[in-house]
Amino acid sequence: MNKNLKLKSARAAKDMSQKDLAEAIGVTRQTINAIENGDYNPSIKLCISICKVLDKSLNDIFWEDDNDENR
Amino acid sequence: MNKNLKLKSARAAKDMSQKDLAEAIGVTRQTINAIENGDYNPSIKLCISICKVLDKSLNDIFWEDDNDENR
DNA sequence: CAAAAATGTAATATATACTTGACATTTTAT
DNA sequence: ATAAAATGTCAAGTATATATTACATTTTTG
Repeated sequence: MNKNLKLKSARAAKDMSQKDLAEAIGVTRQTINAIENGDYNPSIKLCISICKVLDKSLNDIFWEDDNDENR
Repeated sequence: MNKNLKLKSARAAKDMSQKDLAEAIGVTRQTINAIENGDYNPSIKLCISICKVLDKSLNDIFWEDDNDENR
C-alpha cells in the first residue's frame, strides 16, 4: 500500500516499462513493481539509480510519499 | 569507505551526537555510525527520518555521496 | 477479436540492513 | 591528568530487500 505514483509518473514520462527501467538500472522487474506499489522500502543507492535514469532528484520522487509507516 | 560527511556535518550543525540522532529517529547508535562511515546502504525511509530530524532534504544529505559502488 | 506486451503477485532462496551487547579508542570536559 | 562522553568496531541474531522462476490478469496493439 502507499503507492509511489511520482515514480510511476516519471517512468511514464520517459515512456519506459517497468522492465525497461529495471534493465537500465540492473535490477529485477519485480523490484521496480514492488517499489511502485509500496511493497518495498528501497535502499538509497537504488533510489539514486532510479533518479538518474529518470532525470529526477531524490526530492522529486522519494520525498514524503512513504512518510511515516514503519521506520 | 566513502563516508557521508554531509550527514556528519548536518548532525554537528544541530549539536547532536550519533546517540542523540539515533534516539530521535528510533534506531541504533551503531546504525547511524555505520551510515556515516559508509558501511550501510540505508533504506529510503530511514534517510527521510534522518532528514526530518536534521531539517535537511534528501538531496542535501544523500544525493551523489554514495554514487557508484554497488547497485 | 486475437496476440503481444505490461503488470500484479506468489514461493523459495540469498544478501544485507539493522539490533543487541560489549569493549576499545578517541575526544571533550573538569 | 583524570573522568566522562563520543565514536569505532566486532560477533551473533533477526528482519527484510532483492533475485529467480513462474503464472495469472490487465492493457495495448494489430
